[in-house]
Amino acid sequence: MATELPHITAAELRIMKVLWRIGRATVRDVKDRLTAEGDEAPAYTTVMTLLNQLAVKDALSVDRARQPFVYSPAVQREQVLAQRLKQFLNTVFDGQAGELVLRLAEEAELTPDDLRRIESKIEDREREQKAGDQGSSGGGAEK
Amino acid sequence: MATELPHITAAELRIMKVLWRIGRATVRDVKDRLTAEGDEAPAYTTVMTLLNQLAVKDALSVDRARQPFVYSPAVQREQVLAQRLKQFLNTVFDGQAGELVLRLAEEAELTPDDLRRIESKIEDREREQKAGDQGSSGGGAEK
DNA sequence: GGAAGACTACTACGTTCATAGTAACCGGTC
DNA sequence: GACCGGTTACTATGAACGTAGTAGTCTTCC
Repeated sequence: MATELPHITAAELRIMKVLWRIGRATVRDVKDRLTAEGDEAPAYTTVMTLLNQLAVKDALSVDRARQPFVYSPAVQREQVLAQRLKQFLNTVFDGQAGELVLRLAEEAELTPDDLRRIESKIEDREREQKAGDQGSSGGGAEK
Repeated sequence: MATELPHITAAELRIMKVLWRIGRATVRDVKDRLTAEGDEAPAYTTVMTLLNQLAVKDALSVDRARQPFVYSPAVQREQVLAQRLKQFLNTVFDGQAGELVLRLAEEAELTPDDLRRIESKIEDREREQKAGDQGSSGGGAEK
């Protein structure tokens, strides 16, 4: 199913983020949006190059019928972020997700609200798992 | 204090990890360790080049008195990982730590044990914060 | 003291990335 | 129908990276 996500570089990711946010856009749209965000926007032609590269990798699809070409995302934000996260987790934290999160908690990057949501997500997961095991009555806690 | 951590590339990070683990090492030590770990170890000279680059950046210190030079970490693992994490969080998740962790929880990367530790860490933080509001007294965990 | 072997210093090469310029093209306007 | 502004296609450049070879130096052992 997953058609092997293409590798998206840092500069390209910035572009993808805009596209995910606004759905469809021309070169100019993207460029303007980046400029508006202040973050030291790249030149018009650079944006074009990046959009092209992304299209070549099939991360974007292009409607060449409309004159200013219209680009739109062909890969899901969720997937790309998940892939990125997994890779980061492995290369930097050797797959130790616990350590990563612990560090976030320490650095106070997590708001109490985040925590609450995480807890409930975890509970969901535990419940699901139990449901999956099901039939278990005797209370043996299997790991 | 923080002497502006140097930028450490992916290949360099692999080397740093070995150094953090075994403390002090010669080129050969590092090379052998990488080979032992199976992970497609780089050539001896490549390891040397990387160690040198790291030394130049002051990420490692070198004892040139001993003949096979002895390298040892000059930056702390904690700091480097924290920096990496922060950067990743900002570039990929726009600083939304909550979203990142939620995704980890979903992907089942977090063990129940991790969760327990995280929860307790969070409680610690809340307690500290409360204590900080008023006259802090006893158990301040200073870093 | 000379040869063998380990070690270091210097240099190199192919790739990927980020950034951008130039030239050619197309569709509307006078 | 020729021009103009915006648009696209193609090409280029320079930096960073990963990888490694070669030459030269230092140790050590006979």
